[in-house]
Amino acid sequence: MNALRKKTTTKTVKGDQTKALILETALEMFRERGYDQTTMRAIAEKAGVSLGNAYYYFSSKEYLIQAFYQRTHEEHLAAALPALEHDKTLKARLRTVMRLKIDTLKPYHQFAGVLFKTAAHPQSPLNPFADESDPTRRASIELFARVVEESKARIPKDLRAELPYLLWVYHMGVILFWIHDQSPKHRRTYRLVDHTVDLLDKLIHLASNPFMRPLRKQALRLVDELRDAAETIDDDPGEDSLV
Amino acid sequence: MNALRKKTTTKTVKGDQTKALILETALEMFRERGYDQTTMRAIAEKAGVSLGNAYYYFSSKEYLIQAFYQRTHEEHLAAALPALEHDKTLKARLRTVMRLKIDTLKPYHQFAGVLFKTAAHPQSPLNPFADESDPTRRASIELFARVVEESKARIPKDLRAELPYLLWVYHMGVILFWIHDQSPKHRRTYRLVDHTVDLLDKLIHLASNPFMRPLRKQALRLVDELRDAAETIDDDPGEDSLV
DNA sequence: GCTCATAGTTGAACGCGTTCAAATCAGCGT
DNA sequence: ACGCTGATTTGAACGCGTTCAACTATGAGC
Repeated sequence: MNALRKKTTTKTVKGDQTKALILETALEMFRERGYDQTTMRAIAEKAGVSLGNAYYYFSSKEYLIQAFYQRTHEEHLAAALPALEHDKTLKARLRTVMRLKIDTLKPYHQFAGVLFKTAAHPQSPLNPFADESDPTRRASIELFARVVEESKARIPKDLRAELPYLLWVYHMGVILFWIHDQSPKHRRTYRLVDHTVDLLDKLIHLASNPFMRPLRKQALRLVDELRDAAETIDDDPGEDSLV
Repeated sequence: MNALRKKTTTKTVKGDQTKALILETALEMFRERGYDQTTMRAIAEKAGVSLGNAYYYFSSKEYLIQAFYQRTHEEHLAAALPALEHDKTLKARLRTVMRLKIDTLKPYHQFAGVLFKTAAHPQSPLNPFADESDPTRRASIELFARVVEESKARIPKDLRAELPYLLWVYHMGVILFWIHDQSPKHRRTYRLVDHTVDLLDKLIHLASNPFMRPLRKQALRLVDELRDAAETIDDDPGEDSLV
């Protein structure tokens, strides 16, 4: 164990240390001043490296956001998994996961405003809707799969299969709301979560009704189409990459 | 009439001409090269004015986007109003309006990618979700009110009242899809419109069923809450305006 | 210890959006 | 004509994200 520790703390290739240092510095400054107010020069200076060096590890300022995605997802996961042990109904599980997500993001509220600016940009490599293969996104959807899987609700297979993805999209929507939410302690967002989870739970049950089968099928076909179209995006040489 | 014309064409304060000239030049270049590839310097040069002068009329590059919104909305309206004369069902009316919207935007497909980057940014003055008072947005929702009003469908009052707004949000979603759509002639988007309009029509009828009243009420309350929250945004001194 | 490829690091330079103090212009009262 | 006021126009300058050619450190093979 001692040997192992030595290996990971001191022997880490120098670059990894520098990269981590830059990332920590950046996230700290993002938390304190927000994204736009934090310049690459300031990050480099505070981290004690040159400007060019920062770009050696993060090929653009946006890539620091990607690291942020990763980081917060890990924290969220670590908080959500144990908490889910107690909850058995779909509704309770979803509510727990959503509330914990907001908890996780809290320190970055000021910074988060910029997330959707870049995330919504079709040609951004960070657009989480575009790149199905993005590991952080996969992991995030995976968590919602757990929310669904281990609940006892009777949900038809077709819907059950799409539900993790749909809940992930829903969760992106909630984050969008939270970004705008200026109410004290983000109470408004927590209330929104409660209400929407309640509504979603009802809708899922409604959609699970055999009577609804045709409409459900039609809606799911549409969802498929949308996902499919999103896939195609990275083939497109967008305006940014035209050069 | 001659006197009037003289007044509007020649006597127009010089500034208005310059402003229009800059806007035309900008839109032309956006169409041809896209937004990012079009620099303010290039616009100014092509329009034969100085860089500073361009900023005198459009206080940032983003404000040129606002002008774009306005312009295309007017074109859309001019195309939609006559077309709606023929359609009487909600479904047909909605389909017509949506297809014409895509038609209108077509020349700007390459440029449009940037719309959602800026539009989705909470602190952007152009965020169409944030500013309920934005005249272009009001006008746009107004058009959907016409789509609903003159259709004969039996829709409960509560839903009917929210429907124009809801359809406007839907229409924003379709545009988002279209931005990503690289299929030839945007067939995919037109297909999406057909499918979603079909589905929406069914959903509206389902939601109009007396049996659905409680769920519908709950959903509409939620929509209200969302709109309300969006309103609050401009009070927030966002990170961009901190300075 | 030496060599050399590779990883890491530097700082100057570029292009862009934006700002601003100063110059110019236009119309109006005298 | 003349000066004055406000609208219009200019171009230089700033700060930022990004690029890049050149420099240095590292460590594996000899």
